[in-house]
Amino acid sequence: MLQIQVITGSKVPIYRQVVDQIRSAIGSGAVAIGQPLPSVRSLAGELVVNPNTIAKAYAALVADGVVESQQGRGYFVAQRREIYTKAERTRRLDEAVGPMVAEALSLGFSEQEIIGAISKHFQKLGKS
Amino acid sequence: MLQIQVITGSKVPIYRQVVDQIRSAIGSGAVAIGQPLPSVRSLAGELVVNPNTIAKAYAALVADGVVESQQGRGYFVAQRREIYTKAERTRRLDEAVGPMVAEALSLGFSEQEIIGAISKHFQKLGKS
Amino acid sequence: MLQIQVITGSKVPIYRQVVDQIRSAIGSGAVAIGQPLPSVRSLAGELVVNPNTIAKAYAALVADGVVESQQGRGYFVAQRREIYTKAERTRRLDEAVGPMVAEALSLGFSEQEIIGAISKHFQKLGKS
Amino acid sequence: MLQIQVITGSKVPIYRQVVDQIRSAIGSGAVAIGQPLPSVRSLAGELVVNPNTIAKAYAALVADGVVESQQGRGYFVAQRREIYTKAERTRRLDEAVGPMVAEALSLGFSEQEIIGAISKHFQKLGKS
DNA sequence: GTGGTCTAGACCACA
DNA sequence: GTGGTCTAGACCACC
Repeated sequence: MLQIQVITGSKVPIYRQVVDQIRSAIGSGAVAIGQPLPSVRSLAGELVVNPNTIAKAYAALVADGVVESQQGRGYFVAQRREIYTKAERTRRLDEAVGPMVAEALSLGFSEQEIIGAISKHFQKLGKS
Repeated sequence: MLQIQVITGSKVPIYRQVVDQIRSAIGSGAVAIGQPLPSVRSLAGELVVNPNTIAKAYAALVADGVVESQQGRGYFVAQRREIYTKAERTRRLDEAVGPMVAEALSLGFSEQEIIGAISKHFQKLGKS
Repeated sequence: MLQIQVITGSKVPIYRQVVDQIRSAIGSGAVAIGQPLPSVRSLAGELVVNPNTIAKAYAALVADGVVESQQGRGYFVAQRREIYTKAERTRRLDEAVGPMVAEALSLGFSEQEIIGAISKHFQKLGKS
Repeated sequence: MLQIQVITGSKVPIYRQVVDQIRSAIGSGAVAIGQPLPSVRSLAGELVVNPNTIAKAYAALVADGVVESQQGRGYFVAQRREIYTKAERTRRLDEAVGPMVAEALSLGFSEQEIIGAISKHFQKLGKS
Protein backbone atom coordinates (compact mmCIF):
# COMPACT_ATOMS: atom_id res chain seq x y z
CA MET A 1 0.00 0.00 0.00
CA LEU A 2 1.25 3.43 -0.94
CA GLN A 3 1.47 5.76 2.03
CA ILE A 4 2.45 9.33 1.26
CA GLN A 5 2.91 12.20 3.65
CA VAL A 6 3.69 15.75 2.69
CA ILE A 7 5.06 18.43 4.94
CA THR A 8 3.83 21.79 3.73
CA GLY A 9 6.31 23.85 5.70
CA SER A 10 9.31 21.94 4.41
CA LYS A 11 11.97 23.44 2.22
CA VAL A 12 11.47 20.53 -0.17
CA PRO A 13 8.69 21.37 -2.63
CA ILE A 14 5.55 19.32 -2.30
CA TYR A 15 5.67 17.81 -5.75
CA ARG A 16 9.23 16.72 -5.01
CA GLN A 17 8.19 15.03 -1.79
CA VAL A 18 5.56 13.11 -3.69
CA VAL A 19 8.02 12.10 -6.39
CA ASP A 20 10.61 11.00 -3.85
CA GLN A 21 8.22 8.95 -1.80
CA ILE A 22 6.72 7.18 -4.79
CA ARG A 23 10.18 6.48 -6.13
CA SER A 24 11.24 5.10 -2.77
CA ALA A 25 8.14 2.92 -2.58
CA ILE A 26 8.80 1.53 -6.04
CA GLY A 27 12.50 1.16 -5.44
CA SER A 28 11.96 -0.77 -2.22
CA GLY A 29 9.38 -3.00 -3.82
CA ALA A 30 6.52 -1.74 -1.65
CA VAL A 31 4.47 -1.32 -4.80
CA ALA A 32 4.88 -3.94 -7.50
CA ILE A 33 5.42 -3.46 -11.22
CA GLY A 34 2.19 -2.99 -13.11
CA GLN A 35 0.24 -1.81 -10.08
CA PRO A 36 -1.87 1.31 -10.45
CA LEU A 37 -1.09 4.55 -8.66
CA PRO A 38 -3.88 6.54 -7.01
CA SER A 39 -5.59 8.92 -9.40
CA VAL A 40 -4.41 12.50 -9.49
CA ARG A 41 -7.66 13.75 -8.03
CA SER A 42 -7.94 11.21 -5.25
CA LEU A 43 -4.34 11.66 -4.14
CA ALA A 44 -4.70 15.43 -4.29
CA GLY A 45 -7.79 15.20 -2.15
CA GLU A 46 -6.15 12.86 0.31
CA LEU A 47 -3.05 15.06 0.75
CA VAL A 48 -5.06 18.28 0.55
CA VAL A 49 -2.87 19.78 -2.12
CA ASN A 50 -3.50 21.29 -5.50
CA PRO A 51 -4.20 18.63 -8.18
CA ASN A 52 -1.75 20.44 -10.44
CA THR A 53 0.96 19.59 -7.95
CA ILE A 54 0.18 15.86 -8.13
CA ALA A 55 -0.07 16.01 -11.90
CA LYS A 56 3.37 17.58 -12.00
CA ALA A 57 4.77 14.88 -9.74
CA TYR A 58 3.33 12.12 -11.91
CA ALA A 59 4.66 13.82 -15.03
CA ALA A 60 8.13 13.86 -13.49
CA LEU A 61 7.84 10.16 -12.67
CA VAL A 62 6.75 9.41 -16.22
CA ALA A 63 9.64 11.45 -17.57
CA ASP A 64 11.98 9.36 -15.45
CA GLY A 65 10.46 6.14 -16.74
CA VAL A 66 9.46 4.69 -13.38
CA VAL A 67 5.77 5.25 -14.06
CA GLU A 68 3.65 4.90 -17.20
CA SER A 69 0.41 6.64 -18.04
CA GLN A 70 -2.33 4.83 -19.88
CA GLN A 71 -4.74 7.29 -21.41
CA GLY A 72 -8.06 7.15 -19.65
CA ARG A 73 -7.03 4.42 -17.24
CA GLY A 74 -4.51 6.06 -15.00
CA TYR A 75 -0.89 5.73 -13.96
CA PHE A 76 0.93 2.43 -13.43
CA VAL A 77 4.29 1.36 -12.11
CA ALA A 78 6.53 0.79 -15.11
CA GLN A 79 8.99 -1.95 -15.80
CA ARG A 80 12.06 -0.99 -13.87
CA ARG A 81 14.76 0.19 -16.18
CA GLU A 82 18.10 1.76 -15.60
CA ILE A 83 17.99 5.29 -16.86
CA TYR A 84 21.31 6.48 -15.62
CA THR A 85 24.76 5.06 -16.17
CA LYS A 86 26.66 3.97 -13.11
CA ALA A 87 28.97 6.97 -13.34
CA GLU A 88 25.97 9.28 -13.61
CA ARG A 89 24.30 7.66 -10.60
CA THR A 90 27.46 8.00 -8.52
CA ARG A 91 27.87 11.60 -9.60
CA ARG A 92 24.31 12.37 -8.51
CA LEU A 93 24.82 10.63 -5.21
CA ASP A 94 27.95 12.62 -4.50
CA GLU A 95 26.13 15.79 -5.49
CA ALA A 96 23.50 15.03 -2.86
CA VAL A 97 26.01 14.00 -0.21
CA GLY A 98 28.19 17.09 -0.43
CA PRO A 99 25.75 19.77 0.78
CA MET A 100 24.37 17.46 3.44
CA VAL A 101 27.83 16.83 4.89
CA ALA A 102 28.66 20.53 4.73
CA GLU A 103 25.54 21.35 6.70
CA ALA A 104 26.22 18.63 9.25
CA LEU A 105 29.84 19.65 9.71
CA SER A 106 28.97 23.28 10.32
CA LEU A 107 26.43 22.08 12.89
CA GLY A 108 29.29 20.32 14.64
CA PHE A 109 28.33 16.74 13.90
CA SER A 110 30.94 14.04 13.36
CA GLU A 111 31.04 11.47 10.59
CA GLN A 112 29.76 8.85 13.03
CA GLU A 113 26.86 11.02 14.12
CA ILE A 114 25.90 11.66 10.51
CA ILE A 115 25.91 7.96 9.74
CA GLY A 116 23.89 7.36 12.87
CA ALA A 117 21.28 9.88 11.74
CA ILE A 118 21.03 8.11 8.40
CA SER A 119 20.55 4.73 10.03
CA LYS A 120 17.87 6.21 12.25
CA HIS A 121 16.23 7.70 9.18
CA PHE A 122 16.15 4.30 7.52
CA GLN A 123 14.64 2.73 10.61
CA LYS A 124 11.89 5.30 10.54
CA LEU A 125 11.31 4.63 6.84
CA GLY A 126 11.06 0.90 7.47
CA LYS A 127 8.56 1.32 10.27
CA SER A 128 6.12 3.62 8.50
CA MET B 1 44.49 27.12 1.07
CA LEU B 2 40.84 27.57 0.20
CA GLN B 3 40.01 26.23 -3.23
CA ILE B 4 36.49 26.87 -4.44
CA GLN B 5 34.87 25.70 -7.62
CA VAL B 6 31.38 26.43 -8.80
CA ILE B 7 29.33 24.77 -11.48
CA THR B 8 27.08 27.27 -13.23
CA GLY B 9 23.83 25.83 -14.44
CA SER B 10 23.73 23.33 -11.61
CA LYS B 11 20.49 22.76 -9.76
CA VAL B 12 22.09 23.97 -6.55
CA PRO B 13 22.51 27.75 -6.67
CA ILE B 14 25.97 29.24 -6.92
CA TYR B 15 25.87 30.99 -3.57
CA ARG B 16 24.90 27.68 -1.99
CA GLN B 17 27.83 25.89 -3.58
CA VAL B 18 30.13 28.53 -2.14
CA VAL B 19 28.53 28.23 1.30
CA ASP B 20 28.81 24.44 1.28
CA GLN B 21 32.43 24.38 0.22
CA ILE B 22 33.52 26.98 2.76
CA ARG B 23 31.54 25.21 5.47
CA SER B 24 33.19 21.92 4.61
CA ALA B 25 36.62 23.51 4.59
CA ILE B 26 36.07 25.08 7.98
CA GLY B 27 34.26 22.12 9.45
CA SER B 28 36.98 19.71 8.43
CA GLY B 29 39.63 22.03 9.82
CA ALA B 30 41.17 22.82 6.44
CA VAL B 31 41.13 26.52 7.29
CA ALA B 32 42.02 27.69 10.77
CA ILE B 33 40.10 29.95 13.12
CA GLY B 34 40.86 33.61 12.63
CA GLN B 35 42.04 33.18 9.08
CA PRO B 36 40.71 35.63 6.52
CA LEU B 37 38.46 34.51 3.68
CA PRO B 38 39.09 35.85 0.19
CA SER B 39 37.53 39.27 -0.25
CA VAL B 40 34.12 39.42 -1.84
CA ARG B 41 35.40 41.13 -4.94
CA SER B 42 38.43 38.93 -5.43
CA LEU B 43 36.50 35.69 -5.05
CA ALA B 44 33.80 37.01 -7.35
CA GLY B 45 36.45 37.81 -9.94
CA GLU B 46 38.09 34.44 -9.55
CA LEU B 47 34.84 32.50 -9.95
CA VAL B 48 33.55 34.91 -12.58
CA VAL B 49 30.31 35.60 -10.77
CA ASN B 50 28.65 38.75 -9.51
CA PRO B 51 30.06 40.14 -6.24
CA ASN B 52 26.54 40.22 -4.83
CA THR B 53 26.38 36.46 -5.17
CA ILE B 54 29.50 36.03 -3.05
CA ALA B 55 28.22 38.62 -0.59
CA LYS B 56 25.05 36.57 -0.20
CA ALA B 57 27.06 33.42 0.46
CA TYR B 58 29.21 35.17 3.05
CA ALA B 59 26.14 36.66 4.73
CA ALA B 60 24.70 33.17 5.11
CA LEU B 61 27.91 32.00 6.73
CA VAL B 62 27.80 34.94 9.11
CA ALA B 63 24.20 34.15 10.01
CA ASP B 64 25.29 30.64 10.93
CA GLY B 65 28.08 32.00 13.09
CA VAL B 66 30.72 30.22 11.04
CA VAL B 67 32.48 33.38 9.93
CA GLU B 68 32.56 36.99 11.10
CA SER B 69 32.76 40.17 9.13
CA GLN B 70 34.81 43.20 10.04
CA GLN B 71 33.83 46.34 8.23
CA GLY B 72 36.58 47.51 5.96
CA ARG B 73 38.83 44.58 6.80
CA GLY B 74 37.20 41.48 5.47
CA TYR B 75 35.67 38.17 6.52
CA PHE B 76 37.33 35.86 9.02
CA VAL B 77 36.76 32.32 10.24
CA ALA B 78 34.93 32.65 13.55
CA GLN B 79 35.67 31.03 16.84
CA ARG B 80 33.65 27.85 17.02
CA ARG B 81 30.72 28.20 19.40
CA GLU B 82 27.51 26.38 20.17
CA ILE B 83 24.81 28.50 18.64
CA TYR B 84 21.92 26.14 18.25
CA THR B 85 20.12 24.02 20.82
CA LYS B 86 20.50 20.28 20.59
CA ALA B 87 16.94 19.96 19.33
CA GLU B 88 17.56 22.54 16.62
CA ARG B 89 20.80 20.92 15.55
CA THR B 90 19.10 17.54 15.30
CA ARG B 91 16.20 19.08 13.43
CA ARG B 92 18.54 20.65 10.90
CA LEU B 93 20.53 17.48 10.50
CA ASP B 94 17.37 15.48 9.85
CA GLU B 95 16.20 18.13 7.43
CA ALA B 96 19.45 17.73 5.51
CA VAL B 97 19.47 13.94 5.68
CA GLY B 98 15.90 13.41 4.46
CA PRO B 99 16.14 14.80 0.92
CA MET B 100 19.60 13.32 0.47
CA VAL B 101 18.38 9.83 1.34
CA ALA B 102 15.30 10.23 -0.83
CA GLU B 103 17.50 11.18 -3.77
CA ALA B 104 19.85 8.28 -3.13
CA LEU B 105 17.00 5.79 -2.83
CA SER B 106 15.44 7.00 -6.04
CA LEU B 107 18.81 6.41 -7.69
CA GLY B 108 18.66 2.86 -6.41
CA PHE B 109 21.36 3.06 -3.78
CA SER B 110 21.20 1.06 -0.57
CA GLU B 111 21.82 2.30 2.96
CA GLN B 112 25.28 0.76 2.89
CA GLU B 113 26.16 2.43 -0.39
CA ILE B 114 25.03 5.80 0.95
CA ILE B 115 27.16 5.39 4.05
CA GLY B 116 30.04 4.36 1.85
CA ALA B 117 29.67 7.51 -0.23
CA ILE B 118 29.77 9.59 2.92
CA SER B 119 32.91 7.91 4.18
CA LYS B 120 34.52 8.46 0.80
CA HIS B 121 33.48 12.10 0.95
CA PHE B 122 35.15 12.52 4.32
CA GLN B 123 38.34 10.89 3.06
CA LYS B 124 38.41 13.38 0.20
CA LEU B 125 37.92 16.27 2.64
CA GLY B 126 40.75 15.01 4.81
CA LYS B 127 43.16 14.69 1.94
CA SER B 128 42.64 18.08 0.32
CA MET C 1 -3.05 43.90 10.96
CA LEU C 2 0.60 44.42 10.14
CA GLN C 3 1.43 48.06 9.65
CA ILE C 4 4.95 48.81 8.52
CA GLN C 5 6.57 52.16 8.02
CA VAL C 6 10.06 52.83 6.79
CA ILE C 7 12.10 55.98 6.96
CA THR C 8 14.33 56.32 3.93
CA GLY C 9 17.59 58.07 4.59
CA SER C 10 17.70 56.79 8.15
CA LYS C 11 20.94 55.46 9.55
CA VAL C 12 19.34 52.06 10.04
CA PRO C 13 18.92 50.35 6.68
CA ILE C 14 15.48 49.84 5.23
CA TYR C 15 15.56 46.06 5.33
CA ARG C 16 16.54 46.28 9.00
CA GLN C 17 13.61 48.53 9.79
CA VAL C 18 11.32 45.99 8.18
CA VAL C 19 12.91 43.12 10.09
CA ASP C 20 12.63 44.95 13.40
CA GLN C 21 9.01 45.91 12.94
CA ILE C 22 7.92 42.44 11.90
CA ARG C 23 9.90 40.90 14.73
CA SER C 24 8.26 43.23 17.21
CA ALA C 25 4.83 42.51 15.82
CA ILE C 26 5.37 38.77 16.07
CA GLY C 27 7.19 38.90 19.38
CA SER C 28 4.45 40.94 20.99
CA GLY C 29 1.80 38.62 19.63
CA ALA C 30 0.27 41.20 17.32
CA VAL C 31 0.30 38.69 14.47
CA ALA C 32 -0.59 35.08 15.14
CA ILE C 33 1.33 31.93 14.28
CA GLY C 34 0.60 30.59 10.83
CA GLN C 35 -0.60 33.91 9.50
CA PRO C 36 0.73 34.96 6.12
CA LEU C 37 2.95 37.99 5.73
CA PRO C 38 2.32 40.41 2.88
CA SER C 39 3.89 39.15 -0.33
CA VAL C 40 7.31 40.48 -1.22
CA ARG C 41 6.03 42.36 -4.22
CA SER C 42 2.99 43.85 -2.53
CA LEU C 43 4.93 45.08 0.51
CA ALA C 44 7.62 46.46 -1.77
CA GLY C 45 4.99 48.33 -3.71
CA GLU C 46 3.35 49.63 -0.58
CA LEU C 47 6.59 50.91 0.93
CA VAL C 48 7.88 52.05 -2.47
CA VAL C 49 11.12 50.14 -2.19
CA ASN C 50 12.77 47.52 -4.34
CA PRO C 51 11.37 43.98 -3.97
CA ASN C 52 14.89 42.71 -3.37
CA THR C 53 15.06 44.81 -0.23
CA ILE C 54 11.94 43.16 1.16
CA ALA C 55 13.22 39.77 0.08
CA LYS C 56 16.37 40.41 2.06
CA ALA C 57 14.39 41.35 5.14
CA TYR C 58 12.22 38.24 4.86
CA ALA C 59 15.29 36.05 4.35
CA ALA C 60 16.75 37.39 7.59
CA LEU C 61 13.53 36.54 9.40
CA VAL C 62 13.63 33.04 7.97
CA ALA C 63 17.24 32.62 9.10
CA ASP C 64 16.14 33.50 12.61
CA GLY C 65 13.35 30.96 12.47
CA VAL C 66 10.71 33.60 13.03
CA VAL C 67 8.95 33.08 9.72
CA GLU C 68 8.88 30.31 7.14
CA SER C 69 8.67 30.50 3.39
CA GLN C 70 6.63 28.23 1.20
CA GLN C 71 7.59 28.25 -2.42
CA GLY C 72 4.85 29.69 -4.56
CA ARG C 73 2.60 30.37 -1.58
CA GLY C 74 4.22 33.06 0.49
CA TYR C 75 5.75 33.74 3.88
CA PHE C 76 4.10 32.67 7.13
CA VAL C 77 4.67 33.31 10.81
CA ALA C 78 6.50 30.24 12.10
CA GLN C 79 5.78 28.13 15.09
CA ARG C 80 7.80 29.49 17.96
CA ARG C 81 10.73 27.23 18.78
CA GLU C 82 13.95 27.41 20.75
CA ILE C 83 16.64 27.73 18.15
CA TYR C 84 19.52 29.20 20.06
CA THR C 85 21.30 27.96 23.15
CA LYS C 86 20.93 29.96 26.32
CA ALA C 87 24.49 31.21 25.98
CA GLU C 88 23.89 32.35 22.43
CA ARG C 89 20.65 34.08 23.32
CA THR C 90 22.36 35.91 26.17
CA ARG C 91 25.26 36.79 23.93
CA ARG C 92 22.92 38.26 21.33
CA LEU C 93 20.94 40.15 23.93
CA ASP C 94 24.09 41.69 25.36
CA GLU C 95 25.27 42.53 21.87
CA ALA C 96 22.03 44.42 21.31
CA VAL C 97 22.02 46.09 24.71
CA GLY C 98 25.59 47.40 24.59
CA PRO C 99 25.36 49.84 21.68
CA MET C 100 21.91 50.97 22.75
CA VAL C 101 23.14 51.87 26.24
CA ALA C 102 26.22 53.58 24.83
CA GLU C 103 24.01 55.71 22.59
CA ALA C 104 21.67 56.54 25.44
CA LEU C 105 24.52 57.46 27.77
CA SER C 106 26.08 59.70 25.16
CA LEU C 107 22.72 61.44 24.88
CA GLY C 108 22.86 62.05 28.61
CA PHE C 109 20.16 59.62 29.70
CA SER C 110 20.32 57.77 33.01
CA GLU C 111 19.70 54.09 33.61
CA GLN C 112 16.25 54.88 34.92
CA GLU C 113 15.36 56.95 31.89
CA ILE C 114 16.48 54.16 29.59
CA ILE C 115 14.35 51.64 31.42
CA GLY C 116 11.47 54.07 31.28
CA ALA C 117 11.84 54.39 27.52
CA ILE C 118 11.73 50.62 27.20
CA SER C 119 8.59 50.35 29.29
CA LYS C 120 7.00 53.03 27.17
CA HIS C 121 8.01 51.17 24.07
CA PHE C 122 6.34 48.01 25.32
CA GLN C 123 3.17 49.89 26.11
CA LYS C 124 3.10 51.20 22.57
CA LEU C 125 3.59 47.68 21.21
CA GLY C 126 0.75 46.37 23.34
CA LYS C 127 -1.63 49.07 22.24
CA SER C 128 -1.12 48.90 18.49
CA MET D 1 41.67 58.11 33.98
CA LEU D 2 40.37 57.24 30.55
CA GLN D 3 40.20 53.50 29.99
CA ILE D 4 39.18 52.41 26.52
CA GLN D 5 38.70 48.94 25.20
CA VAL D 6 37.85 48.02 21.64
CA ILE D 7 36.48 44.74 20.41
CA THR D 8 37.68 44.16 16.88
CA GLY D 9 35.20 41.44 16.07
CA SER D 10 32.20 43.47 17.13
CA LYS D 11 29.51 44.62 14.77
CA VAL D 12 29.98 48.15 16.16
CA PRO D 13 32.73 49.89 14.20
CA ILE D 14 35.89 50.63 16.11
CA TYR D 15 35.72 54.38 15.74
CA ARG D 16 32.21 54.23 17.10
CA GLN D 17 33.31 52.25 20.12
CA VAL D 18 35.94 54.88 20.84
CA VAL D 19 33.44 57.70 20.44
CA ASP D 20 30.91 56.00 22.68
CA GLN D 21 33.35 55.24 25.45
CA ILE D 22 34.83 58.72 25.51
CA ARG D 23 31.34 60.20 25.51
CA SER D 24 30.35 57.95 28.37
CA ALA D 25 33.49 58.87 30.30
CA ILE D 26 32.81 62.57 29.84
CA GLY D 27 29.11 62.19 30.52
CA SER D 28 29.70 60.34 33.76
CA GLY D 29 32.32 62.84 34.88
CA ALA D 30 35.17 60.35 34.80
CA VAL D 31 37.16 62.89 32.87
CA ALA D 32 36.76 66.53 33.83
CA ILE D 33 36.16 69.52 31.60
CA GLY D 34 39.36 70.95 30.20
CA GLN D 35 41.32 67.78 30.62
CA PRO D 36 43.40 66.60 27.69
CA LEU D 37 42.61 63.44 25.75
CA PRO D 38 45.40 61.06 24.77
CA SER D 39 47.06 61.99 21.51
CA VAL D 40 45.83 60.32 18.36
CA ARG D 41 49.10 58.45 17.92
CA SER D 42 49.43 57.26 21.50
CA LEU D 43 45.85 56.05 21.73
CA ALA D 44 46.16 54.33 18.36
CA GLY D 45 49.32 52.61 19.56
CA GLU D 46 47.71 51.59 22.82
CA LEU D 47 44.60 50.12 21.20
CA VAL D 48 46.56 48.72 18.24
CA VAL D 49 44.33 50.30 15.66
CA ASN D 50 44.89 52.50 12.67
CA PRO D 51 45.57 56.16 13.67
CA ASN D 52 43.08 57.22 11.03
CA THR D 53 40.41 55.44 13.02
CA ILE D 54 41.21 57.43 16.17
CA ALA D 55 41.41 60.64 14.19
CA LYS D 56 37.95 59.94 12.84
CA ALA D 57 36.61 59.29 16.32
CA TYR D 58 38.06 62.54 17.64
CA ALA D 59 36.67 64.41 14.67
CA ALA D 60 33.22 63.03 15.45
CA LEU D 61 33.57 64.13 19.07
CA VAL D 62 34.61 67.60 17.97
CA ALA D 63 31.67 67.74 15.58
CA ASP D 64 29.38 66.90 18.48
CA GLY D 65 30.92 69.61 20.63
CA VAL D 66 32.00 67.42 23.52
CA VAL D 67 35.68 67.75 22.63
CA GLU D 68 37.74 70.66 21.38
CA SER D 69 40.94 70.58 19.39
CA GLN D 70 43.70 73.09 20.02
CA GLN D 71 46.05 73.25 17.09
CA GLY D 72 49.41 71.79 18.01
CA ARG D 73 48.43 71.04 21.61
CA GLY D 74 45.92 68.25 21.30
CA TYR D 75 42.32 67.50 22.15
CA PHE D 76 40.55 68.64 25.32
CA VAL D 77 37.23 67.96 26.95
CA ALA D 78 34.97 70.87 26.02
CA GLN D 79 32.52 72.79 28.11
CA ARG D 80 29.46 70.61 28.26
CA ARG D 81 26.76 72.02 26.12
CA GLU D 82 23.42 70.67 25.08
CA ILE D 83 23.49 70.06 21.40
CA TYR D 84 20.19 68.35 20.98
CA THR D 85 16.75 69.52 21.95
CA LYS D 86 14.86 67.37 24.38
CA ALA D 87 12.56 66.11 21.64
CA GLU D 88 15.55 65.24 19.51
CA ARG D 89 17.23 63.40 22.37
CA THR D 90 14.06 61.42 23.06
CA ARG D 91 13.66 60.62 19.41
CA ARG D 92 17.20 59.30 19.25
CA LEU D 93 16.70 57.25 22.36
CA ASP D 94 13.55 55.68 20.96
CA GLU D 95 15.39 55.01 17.71
CA ALA D 96 18.01 53.08 19.65
CA VAL D 97 15.50 51.26 21.82
CA GLY D 98 13.31 49.97 18.99
CA PRO D 99 15.73 47.62 17.24
CA MET D 100 17.12 46.38 20.54
CA VAL D 101 13.66 45.43 21.80
CA ALA D 102 12.81 43.80 18.47
CA GLU D 103 15.92 41.67 18.69
CA ALA D 104 15.25 40.74 22.31
CA LEU D 105 11.62 39.85 21.64
CA SER D 106 12.48 37.58 18.75
CA LEU D 107 15.02 35.90 21.03
CA GLY D 108 12.18 35.21 23.41
CA PHE D 109 13.14 37.57 26.20
CA SER D 110 10.55 39.34 28.32
CA GLU D 111 10.44 43.00 29.26
CA GLN D 112 11.73 42.11 32.71
CA GLU D 113 14.64 40.12 31.33
CA ILE D 114 15.60 42.97 29.04
CA ILE D 115 15.60 45.42 31.91
CA GLY D 116 17.63 42.95 33.93
CA ALA D 117 20.22 42.73 31.17
CA ILE D 118 20.48 46.51 31.12
CA SER D 119 20.95 46.69 34.86
CA LYS D 120 23.63 44.03 34.63
CA HIS D 121 25.26 46.00 31.86
CA PHE D 122 25.37 49.09 34.02
CA GLN D 123 26.87 47.14 36.89
CA LYS D 124 29.60 45.93 34.58
CA LEU D 125 30.20 49.50 33.39
CA GLY D 126 30.48 50.73 36.94
CA LYS D 127 32.99 48.10 37.93
CA SER D 128 35.41 48.56 35.04
C1' DG E 1 0.07 34.68 -8.65
C1' DT E 2 4.01 33.35 -5.23
C1' DG E 3 9.24 33.06 -3.82
C1' DG E 4 14.45 32.28 -5.37
C1' DT E 5 18.55 33.40 -7.85
C1' DC E 6 21.56 36.21 -10.48
C1' DT E 7 23.43 40.26 -12.87
C1' DA E 8 24.93 45.12 -13.41
C1' DG E 9 25.89 49.06 -11.44
C1' DA E 10 25.63 52.75 -8.00
C1' DC E 11 26.72 54.93 -3.52
C1' DC E 12 28.11 54.89 1.25
C1' DA E 13 30.83 53.54 5.56
C1' DC E 14 35.04 51.80 7.49
C1' DA E 15 40.24 50.86 8.12
C1' DG F 1 41.36 48.74 -0.33
C1' DT F 2 37.41 46.36 2.48
C1' DG F 3 32.20 45.30 3.41
C1' DG F 4 26.97 47.03 3.34
C1' DT F 5 22.89 48.66 1.11
C1' DC F 6 19.88 49.59 -2.59
C1' DT F 7 17.99 49.73 -7.26
C1' DA F 8 16.48 47.87 -11.80
C1' DG F 9 15.54 44.22 -14.30
C1' DA F 10 15.83 39.43 -15.82
C1' DC F 11 14.74 34.40 -15.61
C1' DC F 12 13.36 30.31 -13.23
C1' DA F 13 10.61 27.15 -10.01
C1' DC F 14 6.43 26.31 -7.63
C1' DC F 15 1.32 26.38 -6.64
